Amino acid sequence: MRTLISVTSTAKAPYHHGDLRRAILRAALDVIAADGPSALSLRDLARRAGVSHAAPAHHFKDRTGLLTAIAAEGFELLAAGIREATDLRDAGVRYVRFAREHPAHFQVMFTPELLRESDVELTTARSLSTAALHDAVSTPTPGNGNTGNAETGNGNTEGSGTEGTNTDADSDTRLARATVWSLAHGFATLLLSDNLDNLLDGEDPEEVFRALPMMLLARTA
Amino acid sequence: MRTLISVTSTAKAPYHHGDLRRAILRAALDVIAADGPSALSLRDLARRAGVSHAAPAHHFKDRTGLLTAIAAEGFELLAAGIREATDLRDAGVRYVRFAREHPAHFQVMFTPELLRESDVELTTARSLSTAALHDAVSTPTPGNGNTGNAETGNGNTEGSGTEGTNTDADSDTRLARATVWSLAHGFATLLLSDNLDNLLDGEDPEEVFRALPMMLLARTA
DNA sequence: TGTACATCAGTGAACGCGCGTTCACTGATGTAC
DNA sequence: TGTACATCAGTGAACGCGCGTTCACTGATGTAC
Repeated sequence: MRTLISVTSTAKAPYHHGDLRRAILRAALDVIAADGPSALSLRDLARRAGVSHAAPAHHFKDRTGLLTAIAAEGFELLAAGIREATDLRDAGVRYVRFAREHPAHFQVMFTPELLRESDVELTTARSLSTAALHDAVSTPTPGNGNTGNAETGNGNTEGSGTEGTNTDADSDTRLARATVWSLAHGFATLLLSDNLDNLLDGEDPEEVFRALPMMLLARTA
Repeated sequence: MRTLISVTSTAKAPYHHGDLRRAILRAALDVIAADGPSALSLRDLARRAGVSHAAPAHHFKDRTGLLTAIAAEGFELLAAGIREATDLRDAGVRYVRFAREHPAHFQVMFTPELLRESDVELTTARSLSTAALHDAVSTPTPGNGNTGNAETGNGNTEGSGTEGTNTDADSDTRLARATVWSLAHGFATLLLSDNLDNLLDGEDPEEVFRALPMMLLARTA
């Protein structure tokens, strides 16, 4: 609980910012959304937050640390979104929605060379997303006689060192996952880079995505 | 016809490089494929080509010029690949193949903030690709009673200033285009960023892509 | 209620670096006659 | 076959810039007693 009452009449900036970490993150997201991650510099962010240039390093060790934090946050947001999906198609819709609402996060999340892959927060957040996609694939599609092979609750099967023969994920399930992920990811990426403008013709992207022939997915029982 | 015979026994570098433009391009593609476009610097490329640091500017005005040239070359290669497709699914396969064979091109082509969008070579090459995709969608799928609404030979309909009501591209065709493009683009992107490793399970990516349930596309008559 | 002290957040000067860009230049090549 | 000249390709020195990182520091806050 900080009091924000300034003592002097000329409202001088207080020594402590109050919420510098979030302010820097916000500024970073602005910059990235506008000009891409390569336009990002810690000094610039410090300037935008009205703070000395060395301050950001206090919260995020370095540039890579900042970008890694953004990616981790992004995967958490994405996982939360997918978790709320009612079925696989809806998961795709939410994937696209996430990309539109958090374009900077989205961009950073899938640009590995910007990230500290060893970061624990990043890897756990990412496997959260992976698990959410897993579960979405296993969720029965309404109006479709899907039995659903419930592998829920076993979120982190992938990436573990156990040499995998993939006994728990048969070919169909893998194909379904790859299909919906590719479709949603491609749509989102092309959308953000303005490449779908001509195909959308002014319509709501989310609606168009929903209309993409995804009925084939019901096929993957 | 340059003679490459060096006069002295110590093979000293000739004053003229011979094919500096291509040497720089090649070096640039190496760097981008390894560390992304943000790792690119003209001085570094000059070093790699064994040439003074100011030489690259002679061939590509500046960094943006170089990246724009790469993107343009990429769109030409992509268009050529898609042109050879036998049907729509094959167009998708070739799209993915292109991304695998030319990862650096692919990456640069779809990162607008790196490019000089006003560049004529870029825009014409891009519309070449767009036209190729157009035609692929219109091509009848073998074993499918598709009549095909031949709009071939009219490559550059999109992007022209005429306010479009899209009379020549009905809803189904647009959806088909968006679907195959999104699917191929997403698959390629995720593939290049190593995100499909767990789903591929060592299989040939192109074969897996071919196996993705694309039969729905036959639906778009 | 007051004092002492530890901890935290932000400062500002300094460093060294690699970069893009400019510019007058020079070496090499090709062409006209 | 030879000469003159234009053009092209690459050089190397110089410039100014913004960056990341380090470091001793100081202002503010919170806690123990």
